[in-house]
Amino acid sequence: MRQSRQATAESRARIVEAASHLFRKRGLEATGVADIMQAAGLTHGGFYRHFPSKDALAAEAVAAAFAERTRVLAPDGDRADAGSLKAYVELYLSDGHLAHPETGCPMAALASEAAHSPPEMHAALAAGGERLIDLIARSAPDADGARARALRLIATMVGAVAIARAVGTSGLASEVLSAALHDPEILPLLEPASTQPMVI
Amino acid sequence: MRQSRQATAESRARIVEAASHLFRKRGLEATGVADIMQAAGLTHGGFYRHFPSKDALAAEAVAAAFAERTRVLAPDGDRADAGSLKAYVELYLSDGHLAHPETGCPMAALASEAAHSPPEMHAALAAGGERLIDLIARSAPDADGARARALRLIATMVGAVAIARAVGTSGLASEVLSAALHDPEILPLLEPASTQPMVI
DNA sequence: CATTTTAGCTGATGATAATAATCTTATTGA
DNA sequence: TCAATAAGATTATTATCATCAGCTAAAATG
Repeated sequence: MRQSRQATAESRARIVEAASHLFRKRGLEATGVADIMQAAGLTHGGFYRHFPSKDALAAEAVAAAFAERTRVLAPDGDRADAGSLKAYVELYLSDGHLAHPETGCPMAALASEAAHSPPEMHAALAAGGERLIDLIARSAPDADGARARALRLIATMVGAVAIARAVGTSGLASEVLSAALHDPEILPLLEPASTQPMVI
Repeated sequence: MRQSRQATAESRARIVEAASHLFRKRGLEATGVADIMQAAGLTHGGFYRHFPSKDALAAEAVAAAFAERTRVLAPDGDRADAGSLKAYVELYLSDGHLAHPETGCPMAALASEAAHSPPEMHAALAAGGERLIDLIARSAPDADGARARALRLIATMVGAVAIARAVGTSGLASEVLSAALHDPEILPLLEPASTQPMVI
C-alpha cells in the first residue's frame, strides 16, 4: 500500500542506513538487496521504488558512511581541531574499529572490493576521501605539505586496518595497529593538545 | 580421461596460477570456479579432483602469489638487499602496479574482501605478510624497531595502492601514490644504494 | 596383461541473486 | 470527493554459482 511522503522518505533513509552498515560489515558482493531490505524492515520487492539498482544504493550508502564519520571528525564545521583529530586517529587504530566495520571507515572496509565496482562507487569513495583529506589537512598549522601528510596518514591507517582485518585474530593484527600508532608522523598527533601544536 | 602424474601436477599448477591471477584481478567473490578452470584450459567439472573447495584453492592461490612476489624482493635468499628493496618499493607505488593487480601484491588486491573469508585465507595472508615483513626487517642494519618500520612500510603501501584503485582514475590515485613515496621513512629507501645505508 | 584407479568431461542440482510484473491500497492533487 | 499515482508486498523471471554424479578412457599397479 502507498505511504505518505514522510513515511517514504523515512523508508528510504532506513534503507540507506541499513545498506551503509551491511556493506561495511559483510562486503559489497556478499550483501544482497534482500538482506538490506529485511534489515530496513521491508521486503525486497519494493526496493526499486527507491533506487534504480543495487550499485546506485551502494554509492549512496558509502557517501552516507563518510558523512557520518566526518561529522565525528569535525563536529561543527569544516576542519578538525587537534583534539578531535587525536581522538579520530586513536579510535581508527583501535581494536574496537577492527571489530566494528559496520560503523567504521568505509575506505578501510571496502577499498579493495570497490576496485571492481562501477564508476559511481569510485566517485563516492573519491569524494568522501577528498573531504577527509581536506578536513585533516586544514587542521595543520603549516600548510606546506599538509595535504601530502594527510594523504599519508589516511593511507597508513587504511592499510593497517585492512591488513589487520585480513589476517584475522593473529598477533599480526594488533602488531600492525601498534606499529602505525608509532609512525613518526602520527605519534605527534597523539600528544596532549596543550603540549604540542599539531603537526599534520 | 585420465592423465599421467606429471600432467596432473601440471594441470594443478596451471589452476593455481590462473586462480592467483584471476582472484587478484577480479576479486575473490567475483571470480568463479568455471572462470578459473577455463583460464587453465579445463572445464569446471574436473575442479574437485584437485581441490576440496573454492576456498581451499583461494588460500593456496594467495600463498602462491606471495611466493612469486617474495622471489622478486629477495631473489637469492632470506633477506632483501638495498637495491631490491628500492626496486620493490618503486614498483609497488607505481602506476604499473595499479594497472596490473593480477601480478601485484595480494594484500593490496584482496585485503578488505578477505576480511570475510574463512580462516584458511586469513592464515595464508598472515603467513605471506609475515614473510614479507621478515624479509624487509632483516634488510635493515639497525635491528632496533626494524620490524615496526617494516610493518609501517607495508601498511602505507597497501593502503596507498588500495585507495588509489578504489577511487579509479581520478587525480587522487596518483596523488596518494606520490604522497606515500615522500613518506619520511620511505624516501631514504629510494636514494641510490651507495649514497646512504639502508634505514628500514 | 588384467584390474583398479582416476583426470577430466558432460550434465545435473540446488541455492541464491538481481531485477521485473502485478496487485493492493493509501495518499495525493485537482 | 474522485481520479491518478505510487509504496510496498507477492510472485515471477532469468542468471549465476558451487558442488556433485556419472561416464570415458587412459594411466597406474600388480
